[in-house]
Amino acid sequence: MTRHEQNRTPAEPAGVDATMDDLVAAGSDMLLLDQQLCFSLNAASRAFGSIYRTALKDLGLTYPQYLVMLLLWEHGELPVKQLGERLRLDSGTLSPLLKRLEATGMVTRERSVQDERSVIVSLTEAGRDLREPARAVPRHIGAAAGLPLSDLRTLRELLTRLTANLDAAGA
Amino acid sequence: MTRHEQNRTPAEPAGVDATMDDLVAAGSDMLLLDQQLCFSLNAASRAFGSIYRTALKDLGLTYPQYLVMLLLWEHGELPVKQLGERLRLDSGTLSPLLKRLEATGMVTRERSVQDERSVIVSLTEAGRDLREPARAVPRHIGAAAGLPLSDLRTLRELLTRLTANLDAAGA
DNA sequence: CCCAATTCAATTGTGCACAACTAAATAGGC
DNA sequence: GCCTATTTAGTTGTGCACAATTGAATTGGG
Repeated sequence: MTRHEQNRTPAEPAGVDATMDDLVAAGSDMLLLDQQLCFSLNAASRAFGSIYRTALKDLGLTYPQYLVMLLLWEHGELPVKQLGERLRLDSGTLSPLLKRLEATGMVTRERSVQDERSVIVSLTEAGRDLREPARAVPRHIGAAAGLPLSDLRTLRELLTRLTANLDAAGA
Repeated sequence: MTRHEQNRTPAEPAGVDATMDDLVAAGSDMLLLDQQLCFSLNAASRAFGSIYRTALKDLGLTYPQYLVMLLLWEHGELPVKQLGERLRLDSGTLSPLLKRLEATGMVTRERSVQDERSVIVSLTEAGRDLREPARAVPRHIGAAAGLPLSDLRTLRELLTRLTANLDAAGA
């Protein structure tokens, strides 16, 4: 019962006042819920990755590589920094990943002329050509998810808020 | 960004009847939502892992190791098979992980007498002793999540359903 | 202008996730 | 009982995640 102050979290969401819930949260309910949540979040993320992996196999992309390609298909080219911010990944992960994407001929990397610290990642012709066949992928995933659009929207919303709060608290 | 939507606000609140949505789902909305969902699910899972990692640092556990310990604290001992089913992990991941937990003196592994194929993972005294200090961890995470209990429950429910559907579709 | 602080990418080392495979034990059909 | 199919862990190889560190380029204060 050592929690009185923690409901003033950095990003208290608007909407329902949570005082009643937070009282209960002091009990064992919270422990169990948190435990179930880390199981389910972990498992769901990896299940999502699995289904993408099979769908992406023919394209020769891994799931994280696909996420990079999604951003490049949208923006054409992006500095590593931008990719990292949007994907919540650091250069320790992105550098070797981009190296592999470069090795398979999907992207090029070159130092920015304006700022020699920055590296600009651009699509190659082959990378651009992959966009069309890749359009079939999300359709396949949407079907496999088996949830109504409203639930998927709720999920996206809650996950986004959760990430923002956790990162704010961790920073 | 090819924004050509006419009447659709990006973040429509849940609860609306989804039939209309499902019709639109055949269009580009679904592609975008799916894309946002794989970003947010991926990022949230890793943000969750990050916050746990810092909280677990003093206990000398990694996040996946902690998930194993949660199950062992509840059940005392479990065969590798059971751990794998509950965590959605195969022996390729669990074997080295359990080896490390054994090396740090948290668990023991021994072949079952009834079925020599099976390996039973049990808590050591040191492993059991870790349970008390570990109770502080979820409290810390609950605070950092910054979402009301009702939202966390919704999240758990949707993620569990999503995983079940995806695994069923992928099997 | 100068230099300390910051930014950005890359590298190193550890651990996890997963596919593909191996090896041993068990179960089940005949 | 025998033999094949299945079950269960473990091993190997690849790729991702992340902390810690390095090195180069830039920024900003004096």
